[in-house]
Amino acid sequence: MSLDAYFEPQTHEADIYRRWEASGAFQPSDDPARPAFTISMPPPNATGTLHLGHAVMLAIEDVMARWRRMAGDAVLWLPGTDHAAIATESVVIRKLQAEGMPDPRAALGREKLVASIADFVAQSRDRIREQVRAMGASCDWTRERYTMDPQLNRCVNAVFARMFRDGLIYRAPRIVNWDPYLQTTVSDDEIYHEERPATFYTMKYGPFEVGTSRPETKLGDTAIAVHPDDERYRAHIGKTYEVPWPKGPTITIRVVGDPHVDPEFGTGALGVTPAHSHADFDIAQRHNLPLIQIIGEDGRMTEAAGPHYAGMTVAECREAFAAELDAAGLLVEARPYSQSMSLCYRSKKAIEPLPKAQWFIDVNKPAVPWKGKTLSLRQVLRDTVDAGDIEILPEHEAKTYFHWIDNLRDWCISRQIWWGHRVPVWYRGEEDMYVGHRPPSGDPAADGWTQDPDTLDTWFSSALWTWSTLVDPDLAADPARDLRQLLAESPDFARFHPTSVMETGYDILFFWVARMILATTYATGEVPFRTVYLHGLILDKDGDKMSKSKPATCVDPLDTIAEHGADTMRLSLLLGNAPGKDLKLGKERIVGCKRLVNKIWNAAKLVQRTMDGASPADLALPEAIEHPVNRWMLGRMRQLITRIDARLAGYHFGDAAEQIRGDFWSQFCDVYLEAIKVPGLADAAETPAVVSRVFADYLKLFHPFLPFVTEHLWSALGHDGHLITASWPAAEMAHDWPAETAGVDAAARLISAVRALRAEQDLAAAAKIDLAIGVRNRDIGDVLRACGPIIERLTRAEQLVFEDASDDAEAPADAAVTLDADFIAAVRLGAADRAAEHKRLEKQLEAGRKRLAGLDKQLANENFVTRAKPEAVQRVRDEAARQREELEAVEARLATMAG
RNA sequence: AGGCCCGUAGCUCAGUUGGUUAGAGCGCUACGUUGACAUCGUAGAGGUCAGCGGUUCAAGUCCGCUCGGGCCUACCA
Repeated sequence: MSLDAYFEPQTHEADIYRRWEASGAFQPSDDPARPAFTISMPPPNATGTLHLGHAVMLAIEDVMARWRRMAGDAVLWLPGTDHAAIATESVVIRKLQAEGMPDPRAALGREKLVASIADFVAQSRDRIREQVRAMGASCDWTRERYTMDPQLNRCVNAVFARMFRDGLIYRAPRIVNWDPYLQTTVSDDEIYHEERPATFYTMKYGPFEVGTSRPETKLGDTAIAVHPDDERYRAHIGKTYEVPWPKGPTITIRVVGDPHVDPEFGTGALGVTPAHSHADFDIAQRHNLPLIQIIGEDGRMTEAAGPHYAGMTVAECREAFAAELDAAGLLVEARPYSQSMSLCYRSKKAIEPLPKAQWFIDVNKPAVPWKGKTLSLRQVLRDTVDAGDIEILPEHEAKTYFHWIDNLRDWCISRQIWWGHRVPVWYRGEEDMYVGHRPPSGDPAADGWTQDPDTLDTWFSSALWTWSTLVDPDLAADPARDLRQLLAESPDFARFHPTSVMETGYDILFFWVARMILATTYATGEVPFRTVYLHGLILDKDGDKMSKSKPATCVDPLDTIAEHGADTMRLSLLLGNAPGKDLKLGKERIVGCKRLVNKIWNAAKLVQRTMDGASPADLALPEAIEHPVNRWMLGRMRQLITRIDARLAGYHFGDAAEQIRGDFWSQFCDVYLEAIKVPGLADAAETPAVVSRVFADYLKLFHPFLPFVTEHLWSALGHDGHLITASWPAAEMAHDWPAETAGVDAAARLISAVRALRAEQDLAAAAKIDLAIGVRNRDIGDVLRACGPIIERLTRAEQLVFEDASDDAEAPADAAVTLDADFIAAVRLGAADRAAEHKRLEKQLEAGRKRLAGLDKQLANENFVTRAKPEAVQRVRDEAARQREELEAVEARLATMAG
């Protein structure tokens, strides 16, 4: 197959992807001898579109999947989508509202609204699937999962029921983060904080003065808390006071001593509002204080706040109450204050802490069997990373993880929305409660059971993702099997769990990664994954988060794929990418990556010409390689493969890509492909085989990064099968020729030096030169001589002679000379600019002296010589000797020119 | 308030356990090519490794402080 002028991704990529998929290459090998390598794809939101976060995730995971697959593992990369409870429900509700349905929940009712959301999801899932394909992701679509699949629901319910039985799930009134706008609770992690200007009030409060930024909550106070050691208040502790509020209720407060109160802050006395503050609720728990709810779920004051204030919004009440306090002479001070507000991620509206009965996971109860002990969930979370069962990359994220664990509170898992896994708890009458997949006696409706109306936090089901996706759907359909049996009998679970690597953004370390560890250790007794690889955010070239509102700097992965191809898109996300590191992506970067694709393509054309119609199968590498340049090339490839294997194994993907690119460009293209055009190498019988082999190895090395163009070239050059399932190149230990490696390197240096000389002497390219080479390093003499024709051609030398090193000083006075540790190259210039040559040598002399002085100084330092490692000292000695020799040569040369 | 990360060439970043003359890509300058190259090649300029101090024979690398930038967490009422 002959190659077009350039690679057109648009015409090839979709077809190549279809071929891969049809070949079954995405499915793991069923050869039991192969080790399993598993990645659970973090499921994108089913209603979303592919953004750069997904793109970088897919690129990195695909590199791992393709590399391990070629290296011989049974690779399972399991794709899927997430139902994204709150996000999806609010998207659909807004859509319905835009279509003229002001209150879809009321208008449709639960069943119809849920059906309508399900429809919407089903439609948009296809879109995200196509986008994942467009990235070239080599995931196993036959095992695609969705967080709302029946067998996943089965797992959700089973885990819930077991945790309930173990006392790890409980229902209790707690202060929840209530979003009055979305009318639901949200978890601690779904909140963000924002500094807002506010007022800090100090008010008279019975016998005390108390400071607060939320005076309206004082209507619901039940205590004053002070530090137990605070002399000012010690006498009051334990006493009870009645405090009448202007136009409000008279509250009864008890004075409690609590060490959590900071005596330095404000007046040192804290009004305790148990119903509307997490902190105050904790104080109330410790001191057994009553709780009065004065703010309702609608975000308005309740009757408990008194008839005057009831019905006001919180903001209205704050203003009104402050005014009344002022009028009554109770307001001591009101000063400007910066308040940290809690806002909901989804609605961007203020969170109102209030008491509500919710389902919680107890993170402190010791009920989890782990390594022969019974630990709390919190302890297990810590142990997995502490003991090294799970490795987090970058390492410093482990600190963040521990910090999070230390501050972890019980996890509120119930939500008052309709879209999601419904809490698997059933009630009948006042007394009967059943927790499990479904009530014991068949049809719940007929038997008078009602299911809990709440749904579960999305992250509860995502927390099971690594293993619930491996549970066999048919087995899960059988209600007789319990969770243990399901796991024991599901072949994929046995084969592919724990997964190998969890690759995701560091921004969801807590949301998701930690929850997977929590739920999976509990449910399966295994860690969910061995390694966590956290990638960074993608920023625009100014370092800001990309947003559609800044189209000039925004890179849309779909546009980029359409315009430049998936290979280019992937590489631009991978180069310079390291774990945890944010990546600035500008359009320039993309252009640079596209050039590599083009370069590979063009190199292939030359390779194809060199192969001259033979197939790679015809061009088996001979046992003995003769030509030094071929030996050099194979030796270089051996070194490269070793380096790349180490980089990949260490998760340095960007670095690996960079190294392959560098060697490919500067050694394979610039040196080797130039050299094979020259007689001697060009007509060597072994050369086509070496070219074919080395280029094939490069295609393999590039494949995880640039799957499409490499796969296309693989078949265009006549290789059998698909590159995706070809075997990863092995470093051939036999391909080790030190003299050839050093010799050809020297030749390349020599060529470069002569070219520099030409440039300095301002010689036209056409200018004829005579080149005399003195070999100083006898070990590489033969190799250098063998490279003669190549040197001649690439330096455009008219005549080339080799001389012995002893002839160093014999170069004629009108020649320009380059001095190297291994060789001396003299270019006869004719009417050259001797002044320029003189100046150049002077410069070289000066630099050399400076360098030598530094080395000598180091060697004169007794401390260095005695204390440094002997190898280090020897290195410096060798270098000094070489430097001295070179200096002498330069000096001699200058003398010759003068004479 | 606490924690974490970052500061290396004009730009984006590499720099593995401290050890020769700190690298790459892009950009820039000059020259050359268009017979693998919507080009490519060659050569070149460009860095007080944020600053100060310390440990060490030796610091971009380890430690402390300062300045600058970013992120996360939080029950300062």
